[in-house]
Amino acid sequence: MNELSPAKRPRLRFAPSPTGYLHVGGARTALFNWLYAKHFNGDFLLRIEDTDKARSTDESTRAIFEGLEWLGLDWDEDVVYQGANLERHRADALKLLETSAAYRCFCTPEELEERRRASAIGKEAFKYDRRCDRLTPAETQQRLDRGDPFVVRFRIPEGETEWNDLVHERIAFPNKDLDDFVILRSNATPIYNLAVVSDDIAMGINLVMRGDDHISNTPKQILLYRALGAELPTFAHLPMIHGMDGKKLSKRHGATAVGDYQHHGLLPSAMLNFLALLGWSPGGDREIMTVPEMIELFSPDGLQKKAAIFDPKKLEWMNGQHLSMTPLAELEPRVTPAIIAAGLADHTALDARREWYLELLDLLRVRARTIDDIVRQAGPYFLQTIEYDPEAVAKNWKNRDEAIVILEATGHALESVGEWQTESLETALRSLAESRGVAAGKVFQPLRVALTGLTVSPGIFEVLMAMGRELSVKRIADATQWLRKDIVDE
RNA sequence: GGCGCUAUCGUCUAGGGGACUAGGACGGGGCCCUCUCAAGGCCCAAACACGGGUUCGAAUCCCGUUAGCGCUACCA
Repeated sequence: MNELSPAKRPRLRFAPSPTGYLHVGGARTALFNWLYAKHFNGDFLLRIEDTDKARSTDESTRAIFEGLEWLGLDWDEDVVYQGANLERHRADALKLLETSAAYRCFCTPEELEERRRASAIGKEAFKYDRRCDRLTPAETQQRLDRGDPFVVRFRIPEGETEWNDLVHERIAFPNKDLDDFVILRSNATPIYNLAVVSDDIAMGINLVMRGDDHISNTPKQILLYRALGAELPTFAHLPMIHGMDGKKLSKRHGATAVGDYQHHGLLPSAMLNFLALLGWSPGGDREIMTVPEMIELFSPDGLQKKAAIFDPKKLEWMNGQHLSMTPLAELEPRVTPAIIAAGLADHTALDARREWYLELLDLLRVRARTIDDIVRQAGPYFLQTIEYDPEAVAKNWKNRDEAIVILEATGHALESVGEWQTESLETALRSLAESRGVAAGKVFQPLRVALTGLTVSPGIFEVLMAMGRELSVKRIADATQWLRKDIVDE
């Protein structure tokens, strides 16, 4: 009955309030709105709901922009600031007063609080008793003349309010369970439900997609649309995102701000892919998707009703997948700032040997789950001197004399290698191991420590190739020297 | 308390009356590959919340119970 007709171009919006950072739940809501708009060739708008002046900050607004930009969720048209539409909200409230869909209420917050407490004791749901709606015109005028402050309340009509939700299908509320809610504060500023409806009408929004914590606001908003004589949008209520304990996702579950993931070396495409699967499935076994694929596959049919739990382990795995599948040319600009920030190199140095750098990234990304992992692994290929991980020393240089002997032999073998190529390096090192009658690992592992300082690295020949002859030979010399010095010191 | 929403492995999910011995993925365990670690491949453990219906037949449709979650402001 209120499905979007295919002929109509969908217009959706993401409407966060700037009272904190962009939360992963908000990002997921934004993503679904964006995917729907992209898939069905519609518009995706952004509205900042800053009517609560006490809690809204510019810093939060900036964080929302940054988060959305990082994720690549670009919006159409200019950002709408709800606070700029105060006059229209007020006018709409007045209009409802004139058509007597709403009425003035002179009850003070203190009186209301008192009555609420009384009903709490009696274990009854508190509902405004409409006493001000029963004021005679003369009484109302008298209090107005006296300058008594008042709020504007919407009068809930008789009956039932229902809608056909895009994800839940039919949802209905008996109107008797709805309270005559305030739409205009005593300082003449609008309350959420009024502002939202007024703005959504003005912006021509025809699909309202938001978290299902808004389900109970929906009947009130529908009543407002009707009283304002506006056409109803379609509503879609998305499931919530919870932490591993099943409770609403919050700070104590770890990182909940999109910015945290950005700074910990996540790829936006992985974040989007992961978030998309929280509450939506393309059907079948499909999981890993690029952004264009998500747009292509997105359909409201795959929307889930059940709350999803945010599992950081799966996000990490997914990031690893995206790290491996993202084209190098796209990956490089996301990794380079981190490399530079870590002090490993600068732009000029990287540009000077871009081919080498890209190959190195390609080598390291296989065993990385985050950009930070890549940076951590990259050190030995940039630094002049390295530190030796005590664990690596204990494990692979256990016997110092043997380590020195094997490293020196390795050094000689490498120096006499003709072409510095994988094949010749492999031949040289394997025959060295053979001539000494030891397993190849007995040569490779001590060498790995000498080159990287670690027990773990890409394949030894790849490391040798990435470091080049000069640095490799220097590393071996440094290592033997370090081992000797260590002995002398004792 | 009232109202609403939800219910498939620990987690994300596939499934939409017979194709179900319930599939995939993360995580866990094991094996293979192997110069280490990843990646990759193979294998294992692991779920239809419960009770009633409807039907020849229910994970799937209906009702109830239970549990979880959300809302219940002159917050958004």
